[in-house]
Amino acid sequence: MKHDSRLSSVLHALLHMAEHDGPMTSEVLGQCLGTNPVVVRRTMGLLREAGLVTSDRGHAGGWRISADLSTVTLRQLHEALGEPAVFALGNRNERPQCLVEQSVNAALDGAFAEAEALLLERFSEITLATLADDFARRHREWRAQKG
Amino acid sequence: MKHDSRLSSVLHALLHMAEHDGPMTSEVLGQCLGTNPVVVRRTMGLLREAGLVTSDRGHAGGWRISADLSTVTLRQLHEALGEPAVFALGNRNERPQCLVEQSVNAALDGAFAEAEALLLERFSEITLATLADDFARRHREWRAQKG
DNA sequence: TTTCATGTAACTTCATATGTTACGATTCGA
DNA sequence: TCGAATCGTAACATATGAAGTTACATGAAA
Repeated sequence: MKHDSRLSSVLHALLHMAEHDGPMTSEVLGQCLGTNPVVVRRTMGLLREAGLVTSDRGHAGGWRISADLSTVTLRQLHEALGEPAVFALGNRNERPQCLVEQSVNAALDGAFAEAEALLLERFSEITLATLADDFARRHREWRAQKG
Repeated sequence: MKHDSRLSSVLHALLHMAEHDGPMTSEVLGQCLGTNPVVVRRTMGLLREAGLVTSDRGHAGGWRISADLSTVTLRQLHEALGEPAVFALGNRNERPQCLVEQSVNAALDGAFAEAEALLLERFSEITLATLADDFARRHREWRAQKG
């Protein structure tokens, strides 16, 4: 199934912005992500609504992070994106009359709820600063390996 | 995003089969599930390949469970269905050159892997017998409330 | 006032689960 | 043997939603 990669996309964009002085345009971010500037505006616009980034028009305009990297968690970003459905699996009917299907739904819902809770807990433990540190480590290793 | 409801469907079908004497036709199961007999054959066919059900053609044909209810777990059924992707969220690129994106992927992959492991663990703890018991309880409660 | 940039509507494309039609193959009973 | 019942499967249709694209309006700065 085709999946929603917006969380991955905004993380990628935000980390590039964190490594970059001054605003970055949708055009440049689109090149980083391998996508269209309009897709960048559409997605980053949700982060703007959540107060995580700002955008400026005109000359020297573009996107900027407006929050401390250590305070922005993956969970916040997931919420800013509208909390899209986490699972590609689900019940056939959400409110079945059939008692058999109610048993099935109850069991599946319980398992999904636990897994989603764990995922969101992990998301809340990871900040942009965490990822920036991880990137810095990879960058050092890459430079060392390069010679 | 539209999700895969086949696990939910086959559970519903199998429990009806467990409550029913003799084989059930794709036509009847389709009515139980609110879907088309061909969809039933297509999905149940995967369970047949896994040895969990048998099918017979012709008069008095149909589908039958060929395993002990207490030994069939949701995880086995998930596997029989081809282990479809669990998450509707995912990375934008699976093998990025970009070190930034590698950090993003590593973090997301870790969180997803933990959540998926928990989900599959729960799936492996739930058998068809578990669900049949739960249904029996709901059925008793329903009869008590009714009368 | 020209250029660069975002904001946004409208439309297209793509992937994929699900639904549908059609027909062949097989089994059983009359 | 015939015919109805039933599965097996290919082929096609539909629906949904993310992502991509085009077009143009709006606003800011040189």
